[in-house]
Amino acid sequence: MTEASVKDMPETTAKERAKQEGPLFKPLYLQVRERLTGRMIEGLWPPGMLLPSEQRLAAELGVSQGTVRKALDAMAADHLLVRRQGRGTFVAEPEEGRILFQFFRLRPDDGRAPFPESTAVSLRADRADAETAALLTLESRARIWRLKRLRRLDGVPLIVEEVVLPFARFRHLDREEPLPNNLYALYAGRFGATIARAEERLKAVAAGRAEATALGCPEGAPLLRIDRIAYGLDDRPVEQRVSLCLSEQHHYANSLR
Amino acid sequence: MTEASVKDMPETTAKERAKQEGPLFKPLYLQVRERLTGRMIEGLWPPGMLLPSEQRLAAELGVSQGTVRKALDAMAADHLLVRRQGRGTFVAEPEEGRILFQFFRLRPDDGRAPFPESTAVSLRADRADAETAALLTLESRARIWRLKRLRRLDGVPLIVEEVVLPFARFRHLDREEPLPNNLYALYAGRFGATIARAEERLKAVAAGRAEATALGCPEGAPLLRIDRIAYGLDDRPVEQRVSLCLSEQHHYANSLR
DNA sequence: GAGTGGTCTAGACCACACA
DNA sequence: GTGTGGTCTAGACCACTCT
Repeated sequence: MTEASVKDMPETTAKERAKQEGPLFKPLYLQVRERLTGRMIEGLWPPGMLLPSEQRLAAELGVSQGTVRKALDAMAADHLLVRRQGRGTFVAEPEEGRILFQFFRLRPDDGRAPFPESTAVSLRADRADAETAALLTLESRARIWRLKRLRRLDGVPLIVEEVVLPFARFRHLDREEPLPNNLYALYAGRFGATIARAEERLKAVAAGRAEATALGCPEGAPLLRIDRIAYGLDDRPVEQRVSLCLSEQHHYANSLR
Repeated sequence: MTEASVKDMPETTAKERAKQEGPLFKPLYLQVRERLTGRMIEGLWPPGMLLPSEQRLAAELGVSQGTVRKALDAMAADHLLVRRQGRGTFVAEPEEGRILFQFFRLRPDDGRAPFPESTAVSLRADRADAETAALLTLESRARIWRLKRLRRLDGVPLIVEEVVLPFARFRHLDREEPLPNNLYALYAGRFGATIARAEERLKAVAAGRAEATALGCPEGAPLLRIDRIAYGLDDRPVEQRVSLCLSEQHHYANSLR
């Protein structure tokens, strides 16, 4: 390094810059994380893409490799990235096996994890009632899609579910028929809407006539009801769904840590 | 450092020692984690204790502060430790609020998180049947405790549950009556058995006569059934329990990441 | 002021994948 | 062999807590 370049060096360190951002201190590695997440949201880094190496990112962003590493590790822990020693860091893909493990918790009691097959029953445009609008943070009476599906495990009908999506973000959803098994792959691949996390509420309810018919169980039989809100990379709600599941020979698996 | 001391320095670095442990390479920070966890298991570091500082631990264990930090951070992420800037690192306590958030997922639909009050219905010694023995990795016909409880939320009976514990590890459990609300605090404080994690299976079932009576619901009403196995610091099963929950105005909350 | 964990940096070497 | 992420080290300064 020449003397001239030393003279020209910025007088602020990365750390100082972090502080200068304002009275609300935010660690550099979180700022890095937000910038990287932003590229994914903008679609510059689509699922499956190989990221630049840690060294390159560090040089590009003007921070040390260790800081980039901390941001990447955190994103990998949240399943937004996949790191592979010797190969590189990739944007996570909504691959069937992973999505299944992450977002589909219904298992046969024997412990296997078979892939569910889904059949779309109906897809229609509608308007959000007050409750749905609140759950998806839409305006009341906003346009939505309502998708009804029947899902089978090992060929046996086990789940009836209704999926609600904001029309604005999934404008030409009806052109995608037949809808694939893995909706989250569709959201990410065709609509740029990656699902990052979800919140679920579980209840036990009695089967109504429609569910009983679809699932081949007696009316009044106990069903597991799962209400889900799924959130995007920007942490805003993307999808709302209600699933009614037969749980006679199946269960919802959960780990508490 | 003098020349003499340089001469006397061990010729192996911490990294090399990690490798020498055998053909199965295990990162140093995981070895550190295991040693620290071991102290908790042995009871040398009981819940609430202040750990030595990172610098002291690093010196004591012969590794760098960064390696100790990585082990401590991982243990804090698993809720085994609590780190407080400016104060130190503490062994996590089975404090009511935390345990509730971590292991008790039933909430009123309005979103509050009231403390459950529990009433012991019966506690008796028994012998494990084949299934229970398998779940708790005990020998068949091993001695066990069976504890039945009724749990209320906001004063309303909501859960009937049966807790099964190995007799060997909880020998004088009957001397602890009346049993406290927070069983996991009892396990940790009186029996040196800290619960580190749990696996749950959820189903919807129909209320039998006994449950209907206890919960004040119609026979056949849908109930949420939760089967849980709780594991200790050594990752071996400690407790098995089955909970039957009214979920008319309550739900089981879960986050998927 | 002293001591703690939290953040950031810089650099070394190892394990792994691929050409 | 080259390049990647994974691990380990050493040291600096900051934010926080308590005395």
